[in-house]
Amino acid sequence: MPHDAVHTTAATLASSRALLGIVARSLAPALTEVTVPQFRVLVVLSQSGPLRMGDLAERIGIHPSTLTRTVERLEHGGWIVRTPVPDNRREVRSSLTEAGQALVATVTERRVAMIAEVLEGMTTDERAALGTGMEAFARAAGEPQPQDLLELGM
Amino acid sequence: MPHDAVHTTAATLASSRALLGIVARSLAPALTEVTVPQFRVLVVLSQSGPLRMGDLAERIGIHPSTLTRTVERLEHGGWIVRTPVPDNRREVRSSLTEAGQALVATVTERRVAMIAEVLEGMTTDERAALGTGMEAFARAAGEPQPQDLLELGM
DNA sequence: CCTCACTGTTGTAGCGATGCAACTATGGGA
DNA sequence: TCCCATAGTTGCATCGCTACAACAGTGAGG
Repeated sequence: MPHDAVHTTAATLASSRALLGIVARSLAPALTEVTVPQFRVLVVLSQSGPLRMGDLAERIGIHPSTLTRTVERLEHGGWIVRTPVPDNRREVRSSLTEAGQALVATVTERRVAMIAEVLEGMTTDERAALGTGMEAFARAAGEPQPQDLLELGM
Repeated sequence: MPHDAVHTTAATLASSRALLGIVARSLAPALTEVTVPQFRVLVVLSQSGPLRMGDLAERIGIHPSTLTRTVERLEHGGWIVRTPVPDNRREVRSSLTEAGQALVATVTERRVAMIAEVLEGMTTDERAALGTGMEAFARAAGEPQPQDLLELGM
């Protein structure tokens, strides 16, 4: 391992804790409304748009029967609607209500605001360095597998 | 908000997803052994050392009776031991077994290794920039409140 | 010594997540 | 038309987390 990497690894580990704190705090208000697995469903739908029950279950990696119950609760809470698919009376499509979209959106917005606030506590030079470094890091790390994030309910 | 901050915020948001992926993947193997709330107990004990049941429950923010059951499961799994406190036959002290310490340690080690691996995919200049930026970010963000991280089981 | 506060556990209850098996309804192909 | 695969739901069972109430044992002060 290159010499400078040791130092950077330590700094990154420390920052990862800070970022986790931000993620957690941005998520917390939503978790008074829905559970983590439920929020996971909302996130998937917000990324992919309306999905058939089977596809949604597969995407999340849970049993279809489990999804049925979870979607039931989300629908009852007004976060999701299930609509029959035209031309196929077997399939059912789940999609976010406005409330569901808003719930996911507020979490992201809150997260962006929190990050921006931290950046304001840094100097211009530090921000520039972080921008360069973060960009490279995101590129080198690649997008996380959706399956990975399920552990954390993202 | 300063102009450069907009760009940096976006890069940070992207990196936060990547870091979350790393956190999740480093955690995943441990989650085949214990649940998230159980792992949370192990982490707290690894940070603070042995604790009385009441203090542990308070630190985590759960009801003492809930903690009793959770610790029961952890003890049954060999991750924790409960020992009576000398000079006070009411109190009970929970502490990690070697297996418990190892479980927490491997998660951290795996996380460090994953970060180091990503850094290897970056240039020396990028690493230097990230090191500077991450250090400043961690400082500006401060340590997350333990309560915040509970949401994610950290 | 006696009462009272403290410590932890146990009894009880509810909720959500999860999966398997069985079922209903539907669609497609022979 | 008839059979079979597909889509989703429902019945059933289990597990873990959670809290509240009640309890037993213990420590401390009057």
